[in-house]
Amino acid sequence: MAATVTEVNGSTIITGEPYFELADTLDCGQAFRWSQNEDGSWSGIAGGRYLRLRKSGDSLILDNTPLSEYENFWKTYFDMDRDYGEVITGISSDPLLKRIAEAGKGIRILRQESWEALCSFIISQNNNIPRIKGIIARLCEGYGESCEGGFGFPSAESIAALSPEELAPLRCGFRARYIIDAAERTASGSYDTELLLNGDIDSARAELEKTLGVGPKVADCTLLFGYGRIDAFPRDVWIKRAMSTLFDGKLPEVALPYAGIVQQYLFQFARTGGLEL
DNA sequence: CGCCAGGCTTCTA
DNA sequence: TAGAAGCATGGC
Repeated sequence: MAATVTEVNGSTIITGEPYFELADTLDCGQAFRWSQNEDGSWSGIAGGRYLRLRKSGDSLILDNTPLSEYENFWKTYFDMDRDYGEVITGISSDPLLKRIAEAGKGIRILRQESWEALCSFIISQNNNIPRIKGIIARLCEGYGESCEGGFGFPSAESIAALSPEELAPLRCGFRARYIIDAAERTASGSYDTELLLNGDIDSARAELEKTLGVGPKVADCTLLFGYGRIDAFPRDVWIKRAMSTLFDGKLPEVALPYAGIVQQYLFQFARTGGLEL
């Protein structure tokens, strides 16, 4: 039962993809630039492109998005080449994982622009999701390029040129100098991209940890959401709670090939009260 | 007022 | 080298 993708009246329509719920995917703390509209549709900006999309029956409709635009960008962004059914089958030999995956099966891992992911998760540290969104919104409005529907995420170059004082309007607190250090490293091409994409996960994490304000958690989020590394397993406060409560601190063996995806299922499960039952 | 938020840096022993 | 304090800001 493969999903079909067609273009109708200038919009791309995805039909028969059971593993893609908009709320689960766009509002689960992996990306911070999506919001739901009054009519139930979602809109956001990624890669400098504005998109509005909605669910209609068994279909997902990407408004005003020709198939070429879908193929060129959104297909990768929404990780459409991955079979999430296969992932869930793979981890379901563990009964507890099976339950957690069932609860989060609408989640897909968004393949975000790496600089945006790095910057966003630097901002996320010791912070809460509503405020993270606010800071990122001010960052885009203040320094991003105007586009349909709002502003793109600002380039690393444009942020690297600023001082911490100039970032004061963001009200991001102590994170300002971290953002600038990350922007400078990104703009100057100092990260070993090949290592981040294909190196072993520990080396890749260490490469990002050279950045001021980047530790294991932010590095793993950047690898997972910005470099497509599903072998990264970010451990935040929620995951630590979930891991100790549910798995005695150790992820079941079957989850390891999909650690990053399982992490997102777990995050959702924990955050929506799964640990309290 | 206190505590916490998708943590990390810096100081201290 | 481990552990605690400090860190900006805002919501509750």
